[in-house]
This record gives sequence, C-alpha cells and structure tokens, in this order.
Amino acid sequence: MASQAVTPQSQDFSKWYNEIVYRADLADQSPVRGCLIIKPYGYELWEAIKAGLDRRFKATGHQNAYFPLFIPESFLKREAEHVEGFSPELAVVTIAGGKPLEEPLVVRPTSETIIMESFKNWIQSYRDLPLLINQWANVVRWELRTRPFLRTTEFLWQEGHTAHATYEDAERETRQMLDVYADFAINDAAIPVVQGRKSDREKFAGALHTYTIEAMMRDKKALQSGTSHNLGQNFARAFGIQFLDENNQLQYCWTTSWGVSTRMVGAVVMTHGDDKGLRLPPKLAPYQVVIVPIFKADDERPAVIAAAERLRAELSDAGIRVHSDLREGQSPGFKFNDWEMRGVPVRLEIGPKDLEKGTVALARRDQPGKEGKQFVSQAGIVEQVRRLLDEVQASLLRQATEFRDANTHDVATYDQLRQVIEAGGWARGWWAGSGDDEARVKDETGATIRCFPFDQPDGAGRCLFTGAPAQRQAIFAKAY
RNA sequence: CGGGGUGUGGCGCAGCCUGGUAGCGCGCUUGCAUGGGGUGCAAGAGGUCCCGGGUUCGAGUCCCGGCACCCCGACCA
Repeated sequence: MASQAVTPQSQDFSKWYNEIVYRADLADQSPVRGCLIIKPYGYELWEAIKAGLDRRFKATGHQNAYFPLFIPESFLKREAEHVEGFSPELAVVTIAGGKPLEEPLVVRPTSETIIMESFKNWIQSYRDLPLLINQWANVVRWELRTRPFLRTTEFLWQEGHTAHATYEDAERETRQMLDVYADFAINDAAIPVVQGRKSDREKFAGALHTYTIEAMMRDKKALQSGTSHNLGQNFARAFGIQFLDENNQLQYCWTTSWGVSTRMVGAVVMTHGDDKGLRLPPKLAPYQVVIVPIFKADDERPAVIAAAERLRAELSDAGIRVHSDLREGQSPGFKFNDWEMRGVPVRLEIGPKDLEKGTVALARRDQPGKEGKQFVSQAGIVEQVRRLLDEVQASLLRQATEFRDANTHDVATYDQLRQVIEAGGWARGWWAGSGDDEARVKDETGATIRCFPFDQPDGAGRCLFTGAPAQRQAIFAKAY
C-alpha cells in the first residue's frame, strides 16, 4: 500500500513532479534522450490548452499557417544576436537522400527567420499591414538539461509572427498578446501569472524587448509560461521586409513574435498538483466528471449501470465532458484514487443505495477526502455539476493566488533578498542595477530577475543592490 | 560541459563482496469470491542479466574497454 503513494512534494518536489507525470498517464519516456512521448491523456490536456489559446488568437484577428520544419542554415545567421543565442542548441541536417547537402538544414528552434523570408514576399504596401500569422508546430532545441514538459529536446508550441507599419502598432500587438496569454492562464488554467517585462539579460535573442507571464510553482520557483517579443526592425532589416507607406516612402516593418509551449502542461501540474496527484482546472480537464458505478452483487449491476449511463448521457448532452469508468475487476476505492491521480475535478458515485433514494455522491478534487463529498439528488444533476465545476475552477485559482501572494516578499536590501531566496519564494524590490549587477545576484543567490511587473507601486525608491534611486521594482526568483 | 549515480521480465528492486545456470514486490492473464476509499485466494504467462572483449571447466557476479540513461549544477520556452 505504501508503494502506491507518491513521493510527497515536501520531501522532494522534483521527484514528485516526475512521478506524477508518468503515473497520471500524461507521458512516457522515449528512446531518444530528452524527448517525451505525450500519451493520449496528456495530449488531450494539451489540446484543451491549444483550443483555449487558438480561440483567443482568432478573436484578435490572427490566422493560422504552416511553415517548413527545415530552415537553411544561412537564414539563422542573418540576425546577429539571434544566431548567437540559438546556435549552441541547434540540430542540423547535413546528409539527406544519402548525400551531403549543399547547404545544411537546421531543424527549427523557432521560426522567425523562415517566416520573415515569406513576409518579405507577402508585404509590399501599408495596405498589407498588419500581417497577423500564427503557427502550431514542433521545434527542437538541443538543451543540456531536460525535464518532462518543462524543457524537452523537441516540444510543441504555437508561435505568432506579425508585421506592422509602426513601432506603436507592434508594441500594441506585443502587449495585446501578452494579455491574451494572461487571460488564458488566469481564466482557463487557473494560474495567477504576473505580467511584466524581461530585463535585457533575459530577453529573447534578437528582440528589442520581451514581455513575460511568470507563474509560481508549488516549490516557489518561477516558471516563464509565455513570452511576447517586440522585435523592432531587427528582423525586418535582416530579411529586407519593406513596404511603401501612404506617402510613397519605403519603410521597414516592425515585427513581433510570441509563444506558449507544452511547458504549459507542466505549469498546470506544478501549480495545482498535490500529494494525491494532479488537480486539473475544469476548463482544461479532458474529463470534467468521472462516473464510478458501485454494486455489490451481480443482480444489482444492470440497474446501477443503466442509471449511470442515463446520468452520463444527461451530462454529456449538456456539454459536460464526462467519462464513465466501467472497468471490471477494479474496486471503487481503486478507481477513486486513480481518478484523483489524474486530477478529474468532479467524481460522481452511484450505487444501490442511491437508486433507492434517487441520489448520487459528488466529490470535488480540490477538497480532500470526505470533506469534498456530498450526496445530492439526481434531479437537476446538470445544474449541480455545473455549479461544482465553477466552484472548483474558482477555488484552484484562489488557492494558487493565495499561495503566490503568501510567498512573495518585499525586500529593501540585498541581505533581505538573499534570505527570501534561500527560504524559497519571490523577492520584490526596487532595482536600478546594471546587467553585471544582475549577473552577480544570480551568481551569488541563484535568483534571476523574472520580470519588472507591469503592476508597480506609486513613486520611486532606492535600489536594493546599489542604493541608487530606482524607478521600478523587479521580482527576483529561482526559475525553471 | 563539470560532479554523482544506475544499467537484471512492462515498472520498482534484490542477487555481485565470497563465480555453479536468476529471485522478490507491483503490474499482466485465467478462475472463484469481493465491491460506498488503493480487495482476497488460487493457478499461470513473461528475462539477449546494456554492449564488446578477457580470465575460468563454468561469468548477472571477477578484469579491461565502450555505450546509454538518470539525478545535481552552469546554459535555456
């Protein structure tokens, strides 16, 4: 029985995470180092994330397209910072069809370069702008250290790429897409992210500046969960993307890019999971409700199963994602634990006693054991389940928000910052240091500037590191 | 790329020190009972012991070489 328990978060968070990923049936290890096999249950979770984002992209005027996996090596080299940032982690194809290639092909680590090459041809006039494209794709980055979902050699993501006539338009787009990410994270994934701007040290290779949504995991480390880059005219110049404006003047475009990856799956796991397994927000859960039928004797079976099927159909017709667990030879207790491991928000139990009384048991995943279990009438089940799903969704967000706030500390001195980081948590304080100062903090504490939050206090203060006057606060934390 | 560790049925491990023809738990199959919080009993199936070489009558075990993976750091969505 002890062997069935998962390693507690408090004992070894990293071990807990690894066990949950495999035991909740999200993924398998693959034969290739650092690559992940995403199993159906994990992929359904990703599909829900995709759907939530894609809907928002369409609503803000973007269209999906698809560009090649292979990029001519020379493309990467056209933007100096970009190639410098990515070259250490490229996978390169040098032989194909049994012969050495004239020019090696890079397996895309991101698609700015090959998409800009197309944008050059698609854009002639200010009337062609803005150009708003997104693609869902796989990318490859040969990372030294990998973790399931958080950092894998190959991963799935979406990358938005847009071109605009002015800096202001590009900046508005960059911020808009960060808002889209934050809206998705908070309202669908129940992850209370902090929006902000990256320091120059942490920005994307080739960007003017980068915005981020940062989330706090249950070990109090930060996870960069989505980024939006204002690329300025850097890529437009490198790829010659020009247009004629209203005054017949030739101008370079202003471009943006933004991405969210399968890392978001890891964010959901590490934001909400507990020692019993996953806790999925109802809006993303592959199954929002699981029905566990219970019967003692064979002669009770048909009636219980018929009732379960009637309820399943009723919930399903109402648009609720419901699964009926009819597995033979597995005890109810086993199924309860199994579905708790998989994080299903609401469990519906129905047995002989319920048939007599016209009731069912409803258990919510966000509240442990008997506390979260109640017997309710079968009549009006749809409304009751809907209400419960809403409550679980809200409760997960509330819990995560409280956790984040309880573990975010204001610091005025470097000593205080050290203490907060050492104890585990986010440290927020005034900052006017240089990139070198930032590097020293990282060196000495392991913490980096996660972002300069948009949400800033009024006024100004003194830099916690240099003591110089500072205009803005930064959040420091250890990060994945 | 530095430091540590591990390679033995699907998974987790023991066996290695002290060589003698592979074992335990979980899972899987079948049957009977059981079923409202990780069920019990019984009978089964399943293994190139990471690879190559050496020592030996005999190697999972000893020696040499290689490979892979995992964990911890530095780099990164």
